[in-house]
Amino acid sequence: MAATPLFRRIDVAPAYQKVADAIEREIINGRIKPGEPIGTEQQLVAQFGVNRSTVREGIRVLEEGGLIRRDSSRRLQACLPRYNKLATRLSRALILHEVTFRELFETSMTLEIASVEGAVERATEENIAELAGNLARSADVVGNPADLAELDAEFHVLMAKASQNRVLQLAREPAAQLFFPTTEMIVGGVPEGGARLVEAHRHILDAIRRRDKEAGVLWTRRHLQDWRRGFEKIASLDRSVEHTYMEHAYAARQ
Amino acid sequence: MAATPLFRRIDVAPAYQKVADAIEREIINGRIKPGEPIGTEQQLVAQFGVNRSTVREGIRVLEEGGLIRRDSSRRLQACLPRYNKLATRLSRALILHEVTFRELFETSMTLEIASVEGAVERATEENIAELAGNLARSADVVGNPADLAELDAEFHVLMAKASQNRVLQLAREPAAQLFFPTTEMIVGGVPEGGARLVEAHRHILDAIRRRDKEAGVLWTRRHLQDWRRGFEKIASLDRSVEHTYMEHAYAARQ
DNA sequence: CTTATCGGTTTGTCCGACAAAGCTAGATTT
DNA sequence: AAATCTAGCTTTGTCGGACAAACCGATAAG
Repeated sequence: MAATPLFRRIDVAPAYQKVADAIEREIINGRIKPGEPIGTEQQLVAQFGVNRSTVREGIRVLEEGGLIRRDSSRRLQACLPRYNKLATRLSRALILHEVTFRELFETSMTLEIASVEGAVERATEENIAELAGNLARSADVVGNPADLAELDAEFHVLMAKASQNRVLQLAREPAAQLFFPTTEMIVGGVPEGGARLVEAHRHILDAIRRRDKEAGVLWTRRHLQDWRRGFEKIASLDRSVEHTYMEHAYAARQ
Repeated sequence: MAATPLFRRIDVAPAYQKVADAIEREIINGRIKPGEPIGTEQQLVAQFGVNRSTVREGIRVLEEGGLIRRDSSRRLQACLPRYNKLATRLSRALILHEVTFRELFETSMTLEIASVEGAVERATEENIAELAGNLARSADVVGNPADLAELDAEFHVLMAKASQNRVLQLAREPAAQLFFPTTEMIVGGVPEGGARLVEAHRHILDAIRRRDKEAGVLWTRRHLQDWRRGFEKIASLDRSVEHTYMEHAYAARQ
């Protein structure tokens, strides 16, 4: 151990970072509530006593972090970070780490089962109505892989929502964003794939309605295993989530 | 449905965003690999034909997103986004959404069990050695809540690592960052709390060694339920993860 | 009451500048 | 000759000022 230092460590964080931190603190500890304005750049310049360029760099940091956004008129305001935006970043991180579909599948299995269990326990009438609406639309486009894949992703989001557990909603999102874009290829590649998917959704919703946890888990498991079988016809589970898949997810998102 | 539009939607993204997107694309699709230099600000100014202020705003966006960082000499280089940094953002999002400890607990239970199952199946000798090292250190500080809490968090990170599933590692991180800071208060507030914690870790590690999934799950469940009982002595599970807890997590991180 | 117009703000971008810190390579010392 | 020092060049962080375009609010015109 070294001797007790005479001086405290000097803070050498660049000014733009300090600006970002200062604003962030006010939002995190609730002094600025979501929706409230932060002030104009000019005001921030005056308050912090730094140049506008510096303020703007700080603002970019917070904007990217999802803590502030610009409303219709581009004025700054605090906001609730949206899961989706952050989850997108995480998904990209997963891509760069070259995770495999096996990892993705295993984790999604865990999270979707937790999701359906929560939904069976706590889904409200409104949740069930949303799921039913999704199911009806799915039945209409059973022959169209692209539309069906989109509705499938939505079905699982709604299921997570029905679980009333926001932490779970958040935790499943990054994996889901990588997982579900492949649904289109799989449904398109397997005859009867679309019908099986809708059938599974129907049973899951039915289980949620009847508060039958066992059935919900069973059909969710079958549903995901269908995905897996379909996927293995196209590629190896141990292949990394390639950039090609990412581009697919990308195109769908924009 | 509207008629087919005559014109494509005109692109109005600000220049700094385009700069960020352009660099991001190069990294995501692998043309720039992690560790490779991006170039100096001056070079980017020349390549994109925009002002340096604009380039710098774009850089801040990417930096915050974790796609690029500055090395020792502050030169820009691509990098693998760190889970931790992104997870921190997500944790903050959870705070702002005022999630409850019940949600946190339920999801953590799911993820930690998945984690131990993976570890039992696939832990390497090295993983086990790391866990054993952690356990030994924990036994030494069993009377010190702060140190023990930190080692507990590490134990669970190592367990997730031992599962060899990076998606799972990532998915559990945001919840864990909110969950484990409370360990200190709980261990400190419950007599024998520290001993029970180390005991549970010992059994979990033992189960991983023996590849005994049932025992691993059992002890993980007990371990978390201990946390829950301890927590309920201090506060209600249905209370939101208050800013006070966040500040706690914050202080520990910095 | 709706529409058009006109300043005043605010943002996005640009230009130029400078101190501090890092790097490079030639000069100096041992 | 090898190690060290030094001076100069580069790069980053910050600053000040500037301007066009978009936006807001209010007033004037139909």
